[in-house]
Amino acid sequence: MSIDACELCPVREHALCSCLNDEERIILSSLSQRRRLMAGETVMWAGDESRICANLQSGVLKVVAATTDGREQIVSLVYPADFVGEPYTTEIAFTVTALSDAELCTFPRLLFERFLEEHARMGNLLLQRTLGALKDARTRMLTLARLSAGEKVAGLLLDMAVRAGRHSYLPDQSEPVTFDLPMTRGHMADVLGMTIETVSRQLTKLKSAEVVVLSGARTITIVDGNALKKRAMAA
Amino acid sequence: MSIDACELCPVREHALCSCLNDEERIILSSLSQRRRLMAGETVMWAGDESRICANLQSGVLKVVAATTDGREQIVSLVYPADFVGEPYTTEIAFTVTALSDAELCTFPRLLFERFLEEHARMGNLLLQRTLGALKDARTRMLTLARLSAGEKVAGLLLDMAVRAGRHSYLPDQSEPVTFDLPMTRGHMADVLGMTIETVSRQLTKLKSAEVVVLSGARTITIVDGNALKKRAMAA
DNA sequence: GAACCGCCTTGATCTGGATCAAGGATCTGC
DNA sequence: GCAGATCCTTGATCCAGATCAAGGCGGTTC
Repeated sequence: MSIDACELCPVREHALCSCLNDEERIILSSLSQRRRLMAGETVMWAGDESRICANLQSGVLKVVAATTDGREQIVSLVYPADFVGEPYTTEIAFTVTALSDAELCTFPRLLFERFLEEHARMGNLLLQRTLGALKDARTRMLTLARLSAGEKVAGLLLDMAVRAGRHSYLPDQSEPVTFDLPMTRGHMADVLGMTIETVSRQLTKLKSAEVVVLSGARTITIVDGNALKKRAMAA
Repeated sequence: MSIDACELCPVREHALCSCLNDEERIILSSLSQRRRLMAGETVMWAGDESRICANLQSGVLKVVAATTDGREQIVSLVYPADFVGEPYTTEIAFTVTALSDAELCTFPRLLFERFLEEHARMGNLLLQRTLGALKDARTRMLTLARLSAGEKVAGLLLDMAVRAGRHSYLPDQSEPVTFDLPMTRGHMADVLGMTIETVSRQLTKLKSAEVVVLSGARTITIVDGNALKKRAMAA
């Protein structure tokens, strides 16, 4: 363990700790433990005791809500620099699993909470991020409950285009954009609250309508962004 | 305006400001403005500038997400002592409307944010409440996306029983419990992401199965709490 | 007490998406 | 480059819940 373990951190400019000065950051770093995950590995299980919080350094995680009889819903996707975990909670409510290989910078929950309380700027930043996550969750409630399958898929493709293009996919883009879908049909279905078959059929429909081109199952080109937006249409 | 306007506040022991000492509370109070709402009146409109935050003193509010073409989803219900508003946001994302007559203690957003930053204990409390709201929203995402109509209605009845009974409706209650439904069939449908007709039919089904007794449209007795729980079943 | 209005129930019908079923494409390891 | 495992597509059928339609309560107003 080097004196300053954050030196090489790929997300040091964007994670929660980016608001700290060197001195504070070194204190926080002394509480941290790096953890490497394989794709498919689970970070925390619903029902377990809430023991850690973490910043994601690389990879993508899913946060899953499930019924006792096994129906599942992905309630959030976690990207690098995002915060994961359930502070101020004793029992984990949602299972968190790696979709790809991933790296985490973890903290024991109680120490993390104490640190938050003693470093108000970071507490405030986490508040802002949590408010953002809440807005996202509520927006997705509308999607899940009221949009049609076609609207859901079109909206997800637009979201993924924005993320894939590092925010270069502007709202009124009219140039074709090509990127790789970052998830399987199954994950899309889990995010959108539908089945694999319906996702697939909607993609086929977009292809037939020449709104997108699919080159193999995972590479997509959005040919007519405006048409896609028209099909997404949620506020 | 009295020297200490909080004296008579019905939620002073439970709202965010309950963590403040007298001195701090008086400062916050000096920023506040009381607002009285009629049932049906809207507090803030999606799309407007985010100008105020507030604590609810009495009544019940709904927070609504809507598509551009008018489909709506209630994403949250706000009860006395709860916080309302969208701090750290310039544009309101969700319309907030009173379901009953209501009273608010409002603050200009920017002053409220500054106060939060200068009073870390309250900032931390708002963080905890926001984390709770996030958990609630994510749980409801599972409900909206994966539960059947029967499961949704049973679950909502249980939630309402807990709230109506001031937390006296224990998880393993086996005594009948009677209370008034705090909302119309239409609001239940908006909360659960379904139609009025389906809510009504599910209630009729519960009545036929002698799980509940309906005395008039608004008074309900849960006769067989365990059967109701079996029908709700989400984790 | 008649007319009205908002809320609720019930019935008949329709339909979007789930479910069931059968391959076809891609990728992996050897 | 072949065997096996995933992942994806497409077709056929089914069904839960939406939609369309028609009254039935209670309350309130005058």
